[in-house]
Amino acid sequence: MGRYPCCKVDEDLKKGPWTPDEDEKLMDYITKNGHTNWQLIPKKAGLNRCGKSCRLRWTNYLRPDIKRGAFSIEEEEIIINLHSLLGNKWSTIATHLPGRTDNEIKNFYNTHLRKKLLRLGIDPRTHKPISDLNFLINLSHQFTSKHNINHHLMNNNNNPLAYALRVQARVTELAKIQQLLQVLFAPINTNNPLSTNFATSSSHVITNNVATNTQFLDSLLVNSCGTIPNLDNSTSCISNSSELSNYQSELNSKVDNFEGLSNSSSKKHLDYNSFPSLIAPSSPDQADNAHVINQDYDPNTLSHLNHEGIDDSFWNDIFQ
DNA sequence: AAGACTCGCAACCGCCGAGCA
DNA sequence: CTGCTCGGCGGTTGCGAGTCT
Repeated sequence: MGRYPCCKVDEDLKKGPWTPDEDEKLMDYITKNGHTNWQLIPKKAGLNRCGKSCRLRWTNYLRPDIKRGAFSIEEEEIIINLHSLLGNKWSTIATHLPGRTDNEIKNFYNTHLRKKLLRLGIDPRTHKPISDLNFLINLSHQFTSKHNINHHLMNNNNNPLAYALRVQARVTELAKIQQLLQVLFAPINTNNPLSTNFATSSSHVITNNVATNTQFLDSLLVNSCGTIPNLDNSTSCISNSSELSNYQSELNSKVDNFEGLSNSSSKKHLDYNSFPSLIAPSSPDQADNAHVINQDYDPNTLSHLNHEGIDDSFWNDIFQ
């Protein structure tokens, strides 16, 4: 069974936007006669359109029960929740939103909700936290873009550019630390391909690795404290692994403030507790040349941290 | 002021499955 | 069972409006 055109190509049927006159003809006909056979409707209604075009015009625009206007917060939440469960089943999602068409929901999701989820660090396809640091780097770009420095920020900081640069520095700093975390904790992440070599390790070896890695991480953070700029004019500095979560929360808070989503109940935060495959740009400029670390883990050496595309300066920034 | 660029959305395209002869 | 038709669906396109430079 192949594909059959809904309309004969030699009929020279009209395409493109509908005129008010066409709308009125279609509306009148369907109101009086209903729609049982879309192929017959255009001829009977006096329209030089294909039946499919008439059906779409009716279902997406002329139908009397269509709800107009912006989507409410509740509708947004329903769409996001259903999309996370159903995927791109727009027609099914539309059945839960009376008055909204699948086309309208699809357009709304692709143009608004998709961007909103991305800004929150959520993959709009999987509804899971974005698994690499491109998001963070892009986020830092957005923060430094004058178009995205909103009034809220302007009102709370006399120098938005300086603030944006501080955030960018922090994001880059976090990117480095998170890459380290991935390498260090690879053995205990069973979903991580890096852990393949450890799949057969005994539990005490893994435990020891965790302990060693945690200690190493803490010492690393302590050592790096003096090299990380005092970004917020405070005396605080990440000095141990437990403070990292606070740091992440702070970053999340800044994201929320930028987005002005303080009263959105669908607010979601980045999940920094998973350590998926990461890219390793030391600066936003390197983001395009991102490389995934995929080497065997060796707890006794940092040589595995070396990787094509990552020069010494990347690690020197941390270890100096 | 005007051309370039971006964004949102209506409409179209192409594929698929159900139903029917 | 096969082939045809139709309706439905998701992906894509193109245009107009708004914004930027």
